Amino acid sequence: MDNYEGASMKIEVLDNIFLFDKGNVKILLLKKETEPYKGYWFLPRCMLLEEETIEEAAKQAAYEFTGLNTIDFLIDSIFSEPSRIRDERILGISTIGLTDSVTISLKQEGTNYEYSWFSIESLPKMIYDHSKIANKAIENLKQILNTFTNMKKIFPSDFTLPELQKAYEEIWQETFDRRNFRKKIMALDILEETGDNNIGESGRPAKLYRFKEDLNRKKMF
Amino acid sequence: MDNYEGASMKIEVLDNIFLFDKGNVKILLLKKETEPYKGYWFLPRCMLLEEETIEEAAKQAAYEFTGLNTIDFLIDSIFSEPSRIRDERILGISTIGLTDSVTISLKQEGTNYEYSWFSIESLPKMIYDHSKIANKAIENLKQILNTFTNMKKIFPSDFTLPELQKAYEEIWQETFDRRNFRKKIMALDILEETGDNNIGESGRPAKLYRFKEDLNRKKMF
DNA sequence: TTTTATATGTGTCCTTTTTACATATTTGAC
DNA sequence: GTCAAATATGTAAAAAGGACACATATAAAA
Repeated sequence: MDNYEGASMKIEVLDNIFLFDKGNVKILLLKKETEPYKGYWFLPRCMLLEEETIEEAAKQAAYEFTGLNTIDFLIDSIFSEPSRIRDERILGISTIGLTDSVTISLKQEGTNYEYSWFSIESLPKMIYDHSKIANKAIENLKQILNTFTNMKKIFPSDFTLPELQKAYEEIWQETFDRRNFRKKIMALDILEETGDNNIGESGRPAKLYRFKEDLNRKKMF
Repeated sequence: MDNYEGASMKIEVLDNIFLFDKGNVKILLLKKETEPYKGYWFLPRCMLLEEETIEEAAKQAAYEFTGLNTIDFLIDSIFSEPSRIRDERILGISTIGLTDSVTISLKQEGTNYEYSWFSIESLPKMIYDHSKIANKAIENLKQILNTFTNMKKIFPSDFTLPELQKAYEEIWQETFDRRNFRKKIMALDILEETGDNNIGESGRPAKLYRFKEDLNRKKMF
């Protein structure tokens, strides 16, 4: 029973990398420059190697395509339909990585791939089943970002309450009353003021906040 | 970029099958009769074949070891540490199947494996990383059984409210006030009386309930 | 400089939900 | 018939959530 036989197959790890930028939650996609599917977009991906875990492979895929090696990945879903890639059986394992635009801007060198950030509300045409994979990840974001530990990865520091609210509204697909949203967040005692204000916008400047160190497993909903 | 190379490896699908019996949530385990790990227990498992999905393989594993083919499986977690099985790289994918003792008693024929139901609060010694896998599944049960659609698979019909409450308390690891638990469940309008009572116990007999057909995606918490 | 537009920050009331707790009902055992 | 044990039902206080009015701080326009 120990060396029982079975088929060997390749395993593909796919990255769904999210951040919040200019008022929208966005996902990183790469443009395919060669046939087939030339002009379509795809998720960072790599084949799982003999001596690495899924999480390590996901990080490696991000590094190869973007030069970034600071993102940690969570396993999301498995796509095991034998026909998901034509001709060859490849098991797809999708992962989710959360980051922020400041970290992204610090990176990177020597990657020749053209990538772009797309609002999760309007994805372009994508290769194979990558649309399905990305949409599944977007669907699961709601649960993942319900813990402040994860939300903190997208908002590391210096964010305003209206910004935070906008992210919740986009992912939860509903609107919240400004004043009640503020009251709820504040009652949870998870934020601290940085002392600075958000300058350069019209209207009263918003205070800047960061998440506290110990978020104590608290959840939003 | 399309036929990019990577290692091929075997994929093992492992079943965590749960039911509620005699006041406890239980998991099905099999006894290993040969060396190595003789006397240890293990989860139903099989290798993923070339032309099947994870879900199909999980069902097949359940059938091979218990004769049951009525359980549907959800994918749970992935265990990808290269050293999880000594000597050989085998990716482990764990699944969760929910059933009930009445369905179990109807089954089966011709399976020679010795299996037993263990309370999730006291698991026996298990082979390889099966304890880790089972405990992870138990941890995730909380979220899975938060939807009544899933809870209904464990309680198909003719259960009492105190029984249902006991299951919630065991999985959520907290106690609930009897009267408030009843009030909450009733307010959700998801149960209907079967008309019968639970006879043979001491004290006032409890009414028997079943879940309604349309559970409308409602959740407990 | 004054006014206007715009967006954020604060407070109040009302409704709904959750929590705490008391009492009544139905059975089996003696 | 009485008692023990368990289920069923009710009620009031507290907490959370939702609707809404007003004050404040800035940029841009007059």
